[in-house]
Amino acid sequence: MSTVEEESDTVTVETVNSVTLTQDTEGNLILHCPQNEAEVDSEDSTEPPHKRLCLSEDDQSLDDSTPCISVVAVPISENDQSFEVTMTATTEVAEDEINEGTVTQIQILQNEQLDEISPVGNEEVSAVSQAWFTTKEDKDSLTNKGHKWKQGMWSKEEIDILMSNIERYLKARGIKDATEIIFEMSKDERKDFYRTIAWGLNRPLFAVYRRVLRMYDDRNHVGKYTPEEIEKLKELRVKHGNDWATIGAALGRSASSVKDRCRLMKDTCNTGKWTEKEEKRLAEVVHELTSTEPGDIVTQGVSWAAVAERVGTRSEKQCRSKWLNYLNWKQSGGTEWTKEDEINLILRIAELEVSDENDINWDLLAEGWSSVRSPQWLRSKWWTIKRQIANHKDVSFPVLIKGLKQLHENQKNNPGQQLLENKSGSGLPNTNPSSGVQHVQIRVARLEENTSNAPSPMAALQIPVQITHVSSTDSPAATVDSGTITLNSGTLQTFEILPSFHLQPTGTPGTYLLQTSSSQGLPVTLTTSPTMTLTAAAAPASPEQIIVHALSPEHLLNTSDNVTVQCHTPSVIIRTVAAEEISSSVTQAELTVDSDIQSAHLTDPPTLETNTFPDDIHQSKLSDQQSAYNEDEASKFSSRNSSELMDGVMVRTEEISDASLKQEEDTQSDLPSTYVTEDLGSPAIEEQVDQPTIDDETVLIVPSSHGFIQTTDDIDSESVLPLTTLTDPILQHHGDGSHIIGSSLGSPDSEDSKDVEDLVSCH
DNA sequence: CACTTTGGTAAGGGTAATTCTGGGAC
DNA sequence: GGTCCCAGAATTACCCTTACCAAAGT
Repeated sequence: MSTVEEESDTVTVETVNSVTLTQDTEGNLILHCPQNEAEVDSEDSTEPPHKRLCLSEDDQSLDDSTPCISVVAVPISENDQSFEVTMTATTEVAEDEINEGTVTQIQILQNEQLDEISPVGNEEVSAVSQAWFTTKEDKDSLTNKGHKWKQGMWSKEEIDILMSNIERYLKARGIKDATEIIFEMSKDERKDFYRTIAWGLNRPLFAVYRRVLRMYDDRNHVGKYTPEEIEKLKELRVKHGNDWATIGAALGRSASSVKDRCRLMKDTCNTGKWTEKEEKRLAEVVHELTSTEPGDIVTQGVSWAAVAERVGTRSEKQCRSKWLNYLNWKQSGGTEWTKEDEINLILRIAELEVSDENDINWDLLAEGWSSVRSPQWLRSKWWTIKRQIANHKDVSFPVLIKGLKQLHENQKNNPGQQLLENKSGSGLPNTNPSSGVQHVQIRVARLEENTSNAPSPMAALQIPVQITHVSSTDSPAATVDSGTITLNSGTLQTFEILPSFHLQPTGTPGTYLLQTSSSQGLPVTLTTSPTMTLTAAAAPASPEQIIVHALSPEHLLNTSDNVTVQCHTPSVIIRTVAAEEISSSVTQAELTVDSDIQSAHLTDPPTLETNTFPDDIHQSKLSDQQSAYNEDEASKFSSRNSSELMDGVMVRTEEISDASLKQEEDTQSDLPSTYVTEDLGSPAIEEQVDQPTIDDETVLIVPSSHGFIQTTDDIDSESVLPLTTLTDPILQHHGDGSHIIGSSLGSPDSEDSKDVEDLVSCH
């Protein structure tokens, strides 16, 4: 458990302008809070101007709460940039900690929002994911205790976590292939495997188990059944009955697959259009079995197997589909679905203000809507609407909603326009849901592996890789430069440092989605290379997503190229930085880690052996001068863009390669100049241009692929938990026939698009 | 020996995506 | 009359929860 100062888990420290995080040799995080505005000394200073806040995960006395520090920064006065910082800290140690990592998360937030920032690690989570509950009683018991867990389809984030856990489990035990554990080991041998890999997932253990089985079973996802297979399946069914495992083995399919296929096959099944007689029969059976009358709306509680049995000529799936998508609606006197209904649906969903599509209550939404055939039908309708957005899979739900609203607005104005296009980002609200509140959030993930297996104990600090300044409404903007964010008191803004970002190819060649684990980002488009500039977003303009269009995608593969991102949404600057730079990226909440960095993975770059940026470089960015400069720099971008773009926004992303980092070891003072993009006509960063600061500045700072900071020299990059870029083996192993887990960590040799994705991944 | 925990199977409701089909426009 | 396009219907591979069971552990 963490200790904040003394016993208290909440402490208010003096007014500070910045805090520095370091990590000691024990792996503890130390928060240094300067007492005053005085320039922060470099680390070897004899002055002790720092408050120390040590996080120690080895204190087990306080159970398994999340190692989470909440730092509340309160502006002292309007003109005073200093902050009162209050930190609360808790620590979560995963149950069954053996060889498992802990995650330390630090949040720094404006106190107005404190109650909205809950610890990322949820104590309840482990209770759920560690329980193999199979009975209703178990479930009720957990529910009564206030536990909640996720159901439904697994999100990408969940799969990433799962795979990361598996990866680490394998690594800790020196096992190469998860299938060895899943399919070959005895219960005893794989003891605790599922519990261990379920860590961090808010799912019942059984759900994890099932998911893992499916993912790694290469007899799953085989694809469409051939007529020959169908024939053979029929024979095997006669021979083995419902012994799906045996039938599956004989067919080279999973038991689940053959079971499902058999459900679709009934000798008496008709296909194609339903006859009136069949429809009549279906209606009769449904009403009979549900004790309802014709005209009643029946969408749930129907045993379709029983219905199909009685209908006789159709399978349960056919019956269900026919009833829910047509017959019930027709019988109950439903009206036709119109374009207005479609817009209405989007608006109503938007009104729900849910952050996740899974949170939509379709029953409620469908209630009393005469043109809605059933909640299930409405959901499928939503699905078709969603696909009007080309990259709907890549955008967050709120962004999708915004995009659809905009799309329909556009269509209203320009009938015939089908695809959403937002070049200017003008449709992007300048505020986020938390607008009106200054909110600074910093999350640091620390992963520790203990280890009997590893040659040396490892205490890795995974440095935050992204800062998002989401909104700033009517107050002075945060002033920003490439290396420093200055929080002006009174501003309304959100910063979030996230563990990783990831450029993911979209369906459109050369188009990437810049993803973070919390779906934050901004729409940008890559337009030039080798210094790549992202200039526009052909995507729902929103702070939540970044779309990267790489005109020269190959440059994304070349880590020696700097990446500059220009974003045409309100006041956005994005850059990738080396891990060390992050420590100089925040003025009010500065992170400094005394450690070496090492390339995380992927491109097999040379490893950096030493800290490339001395602390004085960091600290110099904390000066008021620098802050002023930051404002200027931000203004430059903005003003430049405003000449070309509606919103006057620029985002720059810089990816610092190993090569450039190496170089910068020797020429650190040159670093800022690498942020400048020629084609933007921006002066070098050192040049100060006196221009007004714009509002609504958003800053994303993301690391290069060397974004891990560690506290020991020999940390293995792969032992750091990657949060967003591992690849679902479902999508992987059928391509290459292997069971490679997280092959994104693999060889850079491959040339397929998957590897393109991997190569541009940054953690 | 009773009870609990753990690991597993089968049934069936459901989703997401593709394929098919019919009608309208040209 | 032919062809193309598109929306809706139908289909289906795959996913998920639940119920239930059995072996192992306590």
